[in-house]
Amino acid sequence: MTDQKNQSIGLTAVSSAESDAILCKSCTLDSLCHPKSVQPHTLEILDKVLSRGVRYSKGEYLFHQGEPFDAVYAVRSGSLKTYVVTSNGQEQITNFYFATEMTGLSGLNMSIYPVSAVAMETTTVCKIPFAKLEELSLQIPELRESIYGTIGKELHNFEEMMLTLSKKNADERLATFLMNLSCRYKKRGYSASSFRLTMSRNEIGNFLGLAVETVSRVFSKFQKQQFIKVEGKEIQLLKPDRLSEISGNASSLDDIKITQ
Amino acid sequence: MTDQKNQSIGLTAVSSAESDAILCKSCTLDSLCHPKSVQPHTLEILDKVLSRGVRYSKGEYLFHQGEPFDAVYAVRSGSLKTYVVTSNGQEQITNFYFATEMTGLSGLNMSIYPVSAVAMETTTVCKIPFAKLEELSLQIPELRESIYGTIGKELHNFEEMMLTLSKKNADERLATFLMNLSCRYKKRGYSASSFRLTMSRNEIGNFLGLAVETVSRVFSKFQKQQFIKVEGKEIQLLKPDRLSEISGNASSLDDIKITQ
DNA sequence: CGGCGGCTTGACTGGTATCAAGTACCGTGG
DNA sequence: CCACGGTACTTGATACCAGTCAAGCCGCCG
Repeated sequence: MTDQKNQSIGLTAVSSAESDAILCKSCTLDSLCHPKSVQPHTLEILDKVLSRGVRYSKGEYLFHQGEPFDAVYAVRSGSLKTYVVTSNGQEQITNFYFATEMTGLSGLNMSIYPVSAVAMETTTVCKIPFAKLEELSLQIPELRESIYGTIGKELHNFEEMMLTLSKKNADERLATFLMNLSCRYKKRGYSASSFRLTMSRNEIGNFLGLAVETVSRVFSKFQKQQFIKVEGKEIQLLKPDRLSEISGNASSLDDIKITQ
Repeated sequence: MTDQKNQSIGLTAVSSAESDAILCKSCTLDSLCHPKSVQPHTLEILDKVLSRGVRYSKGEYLFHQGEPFDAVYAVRSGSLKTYVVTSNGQEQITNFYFATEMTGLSGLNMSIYPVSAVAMETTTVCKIPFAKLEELSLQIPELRESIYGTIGKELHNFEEMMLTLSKKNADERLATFLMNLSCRYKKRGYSASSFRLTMSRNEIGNFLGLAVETVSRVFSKFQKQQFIKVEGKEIQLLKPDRLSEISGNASSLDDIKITQ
């Protein structure tokens, strides 16, 4: 593991390194910059308003629940999680975010962020002041569309998540989770069948509404069944079709249409 | 209270009847028309693009999952639910919507609606073609803000829902649900402590990830404990503070700040 | 090398689903 | 108007999945 791999997860494709000097021109954050719709000059404009390549170490916060909302964040490399806390101190991870994904949206036009966002590893992001984004969107309609697209996806993602939490058993939840990660990695040019989990078993359990022990048990079971190969945080999907079946999820096929 | 606002909110106040001839001028769908920010002429403009007072009977669909996305809907009276369906036919209700609330947003800039929306009783809505909304938003910045606010609320709502489904037991879920309804009714000028459920026990269970029988049992238990009074679909909250405690939810207090 | 946190595995428990039966309610048709 | 049938709801008995508790292992870092 020359482990640069996980630099991988970052924008290998975007640039070989994590140089903070990258311009948006060379960045493929798909949520902001659909290749098909964005003109070169758009990117130049973006370059002027973004704080590019802001770096967070593992455990550092992009923002805390309750802080005033002022910006959304596009992940360039690394990964982060968002979570809500209840009055009695319970935490619920609401999502994980990887390179090219955007977070902070649920603060939209609310005075505060309703969640906290924290880096799960060394992570670089573009901080996008919302006011600026609004300004820019007036000049660049594609930017607006792109934002709406991101919002739509996020809303739908949450809806699917409700289904997972409400209706699926432990096996199905884990299968859904793995297939979801697989899709997201594939989309950004990494292997769909072999990747490294950036989150702990504890975090997976928290996210999926399961105890750590259950996550561990299901991983072991899937391995015994030869559906996956687990080595610590390294995961290989040996029978993605089988997992997809188990997940009972149409949505993991949304982009890929493996079956039917 | 003489201000348009509150009477506003419920559409009861908007007009005594459900006349389809109501103009937006007289409607204060708070998601579209924040009293503070919307100018009279805004409403006149809105009047021109909306299909006002479209009527659906119980069981009729506003849109089906998979249909092309073209509009969002603001509820004027009645109520509806949205739900997703999995490949294996399981359904998950993702939300209920009442007067003044907006639905259809998760189709935003996706080619299709990822959910279905169906009326739970006789319901009237304003259909707002999304393209028109975009056009208008260019002229009326407050309209845009209003939409963003609605989106932010919806995202946050889903995040809270994930917490509920993932971390709370049956009692806590039902308490959360009741307090949530209470808040929403109160906000639009109805009693916070006495209301009529427009959905069946089955739908409540589906939404909360519980079996019908469990919903029924918890209602009975709460009644025995004198927290609520249940008579079919009529609900009275006898000890809302107690329910709020049980719900363990800070968010139900977001707007109200009962405690602390 | 030692300690600590993350992970795994086993035994037991408990909350909720499931199955089953009975009751209340509502719309329909006679 | 009432009889009827079906659906929604309630309540009880039982089963099972996943949580909890407990112990041990692994791997990492100082």
